[in-house]
Amino acid sequence: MIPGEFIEHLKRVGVRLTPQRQEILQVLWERAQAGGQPVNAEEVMKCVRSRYPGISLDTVYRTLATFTRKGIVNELQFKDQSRRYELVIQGEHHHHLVCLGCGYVREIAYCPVDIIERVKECYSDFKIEDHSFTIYGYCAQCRED
Amino acid sequence: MIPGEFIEHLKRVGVRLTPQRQEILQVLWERAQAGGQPVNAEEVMKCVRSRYPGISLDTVYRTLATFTRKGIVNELQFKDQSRRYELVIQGEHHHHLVCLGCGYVREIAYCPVDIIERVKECYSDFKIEDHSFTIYGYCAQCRED
DNA sequence: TCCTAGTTAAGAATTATTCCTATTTCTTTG
DNA sequence: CAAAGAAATAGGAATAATTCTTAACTAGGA
Ligand SMILES: [Mn+2]
Ligand SMILES: [Mn+2]
Ligand SMILES: [Zn+2]
Ligand SMILES: [Zn+2]
Repeated sequence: MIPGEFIEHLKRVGVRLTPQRQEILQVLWERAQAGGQPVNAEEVMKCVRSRYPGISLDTVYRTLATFTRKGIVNELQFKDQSRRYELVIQGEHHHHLVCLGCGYVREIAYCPVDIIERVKECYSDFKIEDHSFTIYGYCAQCRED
Repeated sequence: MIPGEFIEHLKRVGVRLTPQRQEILQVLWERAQAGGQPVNAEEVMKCVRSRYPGISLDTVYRTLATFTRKGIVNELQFKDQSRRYELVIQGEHHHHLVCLGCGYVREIAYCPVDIIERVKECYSDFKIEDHSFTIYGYCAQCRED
């Protein structure tokens, strides 16, 4: 079950709670439980449709964008021009190690905060809002030494 | 003029030197000289066409991909799903500060190498190849305090 | 000069994402 | 509880960036 926390978060930030959005949230939550591999819009739609057959892909995209704007999900850009999403767990912040072979994503807790601080000082004409840090490599299965 | 260095690099890595490729290299070089704003494929094509009218957009994409694979250019992914390219200057390594308003890109010399080292140790089952680090914010013009 | 693998142009195709619009549904207010 | 307005949705069309297909061409080595 989705923790009430998320539903409350939605209300708090003034986002209407429609059944479509609940189902999408449910899918993201289940994914987070099942190991944290981020999902793309297509996959979200497929999962949601098993319970809510009529949902449109556009709604999935729109909802994921809304959730991203509201800080409920994290939108990740991949090198193949695709986007995948993951639920933001309150109080957590992490980055990723992405396999260039199979696309497998592993979380890393390290974050270059110190550098971000330094940049804030050196480039004070920029108002810093966000950052991304991704390491690419080959996982055990994909590496060919 | 493009330094011979690049032409030699191409030969060294076994990439045929066609006139199209020379022109693309020239454009990238001029851009690098003119402040380092990365360019997208469309822009490269427009610039090249002024001297080499027949070039196809596909060739530009193909060449940029080849150059990227060979370490001659750097391919940057943006949040709007677009890609932009910059010439790799021998012995330099840098990251970017990107304005979420206008897309303006500023280079930052700081790199989270220490973290990458730590990740190499902790996640030794991954063979690390590459990394990206980008900070997002609003530039002086775009910030609305 | 000849040969051939690698490269190109042109346009079609693909893929992910967004837009359009009529309809529906939350949520608030009376 | 009913009505009204704002926001969200479905469905399909549209867009934009990129990639594919194929036949013709060419760089660079023998
Ligand atoms: Mn994650
Ligand atoms: Mn740069
Ligand atoms: Zn971070
Ligand atoms: Zn770096």
